[in-house]
Amino acid sequence: MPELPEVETIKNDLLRKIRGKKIKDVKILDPKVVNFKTAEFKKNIIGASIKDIRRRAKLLIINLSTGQILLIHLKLTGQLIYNGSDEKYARAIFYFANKNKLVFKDFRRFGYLKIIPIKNLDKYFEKEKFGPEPLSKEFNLELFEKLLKKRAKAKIKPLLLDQKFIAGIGNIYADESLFYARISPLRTAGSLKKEEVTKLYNGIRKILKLATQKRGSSVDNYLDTSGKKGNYVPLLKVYGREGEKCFRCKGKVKRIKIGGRSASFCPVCQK
DNA sequence: TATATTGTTACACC
DNA sequence: TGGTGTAACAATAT
Repeated sequence: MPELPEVETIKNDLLRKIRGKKIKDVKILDPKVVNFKTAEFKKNIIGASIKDIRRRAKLLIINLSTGQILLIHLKLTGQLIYNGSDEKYARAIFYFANKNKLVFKDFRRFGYLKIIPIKNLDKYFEKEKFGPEPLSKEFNLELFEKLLKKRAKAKIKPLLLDQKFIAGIGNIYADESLFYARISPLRTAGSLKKEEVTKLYNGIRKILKLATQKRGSSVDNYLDTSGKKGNYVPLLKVYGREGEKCFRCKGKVKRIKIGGRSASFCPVCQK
């Protein structure tokens, strides 16, 4: 599933591949994924060129030359594949010059393409209330400590998944960050000692950076815009390793449910 | 057919 | 009231 490192990788690839390109045509294969009626969506986007692409949380923000914004959320199983095949699970296809195309595939159909006027973008983010970007300068240790204090009673694992707390972390990197810091996912935010907070902070940043460098984790069906898998999976320490040996101690990786979500961790070295 | 998957949200509770 | 936790929802494969 695409989290910060995966969406960041896609954003960087798309910048190289489609920035400056003009959208010649759009095919909507599944009307559910767009926020307008098909004809209106097409009218809004055909002829526009791609001015810029950014990421906020797990959201792709594409500036169009028309002064509109195309927001893309891949949710669990969305893919954006440049010159990909348009067979299975293709939901929308953008056509550029020279027969190049960008195929939006989504096996589970939770992802979306949304066009909004640029003037509504601030309003949109106000509503989302995303927390800080974990790799930004703004997100320093002091801020992390302050935020944890504010949510002292919340369990640390669901808190890391909360996009209003920190933006961009999902199940994979939440589990991996907690393993790095040797903190049990069941702990409350307020129970963390100062040195644990520091370790968790460092873990989050280190892991997200490295995972981005490795072009993400293809644990589910994640693929980059070339249809290639990410390279972080061999570096995963707990996620997807239920029943296997902990790399750090002789414990066994366990998977439990916290707040309806699965959490993988080593009960021996994560306290 | 029941179940598992996760991000998001609606809602109940204290 | 607001923070917290739980359940429901989206769609699909197994």
